[in-house]
Amino acid sequence: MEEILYADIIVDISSENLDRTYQYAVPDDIREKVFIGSLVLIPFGRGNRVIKGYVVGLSNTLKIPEEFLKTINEVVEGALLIESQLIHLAYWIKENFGATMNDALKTVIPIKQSVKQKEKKKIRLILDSDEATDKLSEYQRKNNTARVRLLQELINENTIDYDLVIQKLNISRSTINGLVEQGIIEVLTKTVYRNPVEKKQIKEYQIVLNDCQKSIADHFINDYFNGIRKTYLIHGVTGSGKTEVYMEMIANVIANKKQVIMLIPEIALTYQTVMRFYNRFSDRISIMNSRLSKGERYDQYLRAKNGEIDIMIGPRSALFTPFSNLGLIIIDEEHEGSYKSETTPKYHAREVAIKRAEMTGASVVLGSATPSLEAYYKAIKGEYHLYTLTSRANNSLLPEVSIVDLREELKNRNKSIFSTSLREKMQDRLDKRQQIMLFINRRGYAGFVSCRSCGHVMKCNHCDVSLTYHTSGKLVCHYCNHEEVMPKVCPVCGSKYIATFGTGTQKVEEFVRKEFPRARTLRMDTDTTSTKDGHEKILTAFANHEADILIGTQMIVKGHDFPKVTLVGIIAADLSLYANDYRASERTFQLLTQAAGRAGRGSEKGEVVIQTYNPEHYSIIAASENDYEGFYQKEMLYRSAMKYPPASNILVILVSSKAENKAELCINLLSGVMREKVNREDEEESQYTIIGPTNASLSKANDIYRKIIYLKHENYDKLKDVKNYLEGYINFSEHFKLCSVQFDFNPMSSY
DNA sequence: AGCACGCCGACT
DNA sequence: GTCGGCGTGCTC
Repeated sequence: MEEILYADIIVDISSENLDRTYQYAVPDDIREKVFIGSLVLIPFGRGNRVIKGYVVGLSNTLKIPEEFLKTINEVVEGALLIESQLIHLAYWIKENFGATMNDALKTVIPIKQSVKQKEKKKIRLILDSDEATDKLSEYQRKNNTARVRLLQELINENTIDYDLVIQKLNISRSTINGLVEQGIIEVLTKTVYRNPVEKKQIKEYQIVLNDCQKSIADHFINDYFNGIRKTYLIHGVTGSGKTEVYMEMIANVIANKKQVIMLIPEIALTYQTVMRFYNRFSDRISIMNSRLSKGERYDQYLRAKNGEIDIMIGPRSALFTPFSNLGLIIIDEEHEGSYKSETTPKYHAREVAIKRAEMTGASVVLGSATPSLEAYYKAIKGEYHLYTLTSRANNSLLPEVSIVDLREELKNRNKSIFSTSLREKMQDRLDKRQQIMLFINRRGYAGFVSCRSCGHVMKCNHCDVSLTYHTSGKLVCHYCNHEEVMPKVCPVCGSKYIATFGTGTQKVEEFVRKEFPRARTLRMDTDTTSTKDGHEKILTAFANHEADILIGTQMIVKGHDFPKVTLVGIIAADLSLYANDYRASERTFQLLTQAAGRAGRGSEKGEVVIQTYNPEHYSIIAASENDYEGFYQKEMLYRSAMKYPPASNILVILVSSKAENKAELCINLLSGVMREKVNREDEEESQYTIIGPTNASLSKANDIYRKIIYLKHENYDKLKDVKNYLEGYINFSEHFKLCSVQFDFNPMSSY
């Protein structure tokens, strides 16, 4: 009980790097007031000058020789600083998703590097030229070499970059400080913000909500002003106008002097979306995206902190915008996989948003046409409040969907990738000068090369994945960019019947050219969008009807409005069903529903043709009937039976190492330790399911071997305990120096 | 960012 | 000797 408590402290967040913490003793009289995230005053350095620090960890063990240890002076209380909140959030992320405190802090707070870029420090000469030359000769006489170097440069050019002086002129800070004290030079720090939203003419336009939209907005606003804070899920069919509802909510929240964060999937951040918000909320809004430089991102961080903006729109990382008076977090297209971080800590933005909202007294609104099972499950249980929008906003009708069985087409000797029915409909739209979208569901499998004689599949030597064929005639690995020439004969059996499998966008385009030579096509895939604004350009061109047919992968599915599109063709709907993870059906349903939702958004009714080899699969049938509820029921049966989320929870433990035997050893150690712990507690009624240890399905990537264990349990906290236990063991054991261990809860993709 | 330490050349 | 200029490294 009466143990001495030690605190790990980082010094003055944004100017000092986060890589180092310092351990201090916590005096007994303030123990109750010291938490992770607390702002404290500490003696620092030889002179023991008092500086600010933040507590990022607490422990009972001393990590340094006792004679170095100093004691915290005091806790600064009451100051509900945004940094404290974010550090606290980082701690929560570390605990719930598995990471070091360092990694967690880095995801939550932007790093020092960017500070330097933004604060352009300069050095300026104060003296006039006569005085300066006097001083120069004085220094020359005294042989003050560094001062001479600096002063000579300053006489040529009155002001010089601070960094330039340090690096190029090789002058140390102590020299500069000396000259500042003598009143010869001064150091200027200038803060220049860059605003990524270009000022464009602002069009005033009135938005009128329909009854459905209005009742949702009113209900939310009423809750909000009555002090009710919770999580809401808007389940609105494609085209039901969720964005207008969000805007109405935002307007009311910011009118109440609170701030708003709106998350969107990176890919959906189009010019049109941004302008809609910008038109309504003017320059109180800021946008984050991956195109911004580190400096620009840091600027946004500061603008938010200084209260210059009220609304931040951006991808997952925008969640950590340092608003001190946050009122609402919106997550649009909540089901999107990009809300789950792919790097450690592998957090899910939905869960972190709900935690942050809880900490700061904000509400969360999730929106989707195809909610994730997780979200819908919680909505049904009553954890979230559920809103539904069942009709489209502008009175346009949901499209008519037909399913074509590709096996029948083959029987009828149709060797084209277009079924008879799809081809007829395409011709009809081209005659009517309406637009068509062709969607290829190529997740995972497209373009691999195999031998039809022996079945050998061409794989990457460094990664355990199949190579993809490109029109350049090369085989490319998507993991490590390894390239090799396409072989003429099978390297295993020598057969010349070696060829690509699956359908890519390029192939579809070839077919369109052949069968509809007069149609103008646009193709959207990683090849055509690699240039800077490639993505945007293609969409704009299509919106301006510069093409009749847009061919693309999942990219074309994300929330774009093309009123002239009256036909959507899905070339092979079932490809994504065969992915080897438990979310394959869900993802297929989402893709099909979203793709179908592109049709008929204008005055003309839309039509959708789904081509598939698997017409009886419930994902495909439910998507064709726009039956979310039906899909949900069927899918939940599967998830419950298999103990998959949201019916249960999964913890993935991934060990990776360059040396296979090292990885093997480590995974076996973890497995042993874990089984021992789990068996010890299993005497109650708690049931764990352990799968592994085994090779990951991607068993090697970039010459790094990957081994894996899955652990399932209904109770998330039980898995968290196991993770914490293993983290402790890893820190304690010597064996984990040469391999890395990662944790992932309820993964979004397969390993 | 500040402070001290150690090295070096110049002056008494 | 010793003083001031200068660069470097550390801060629990």
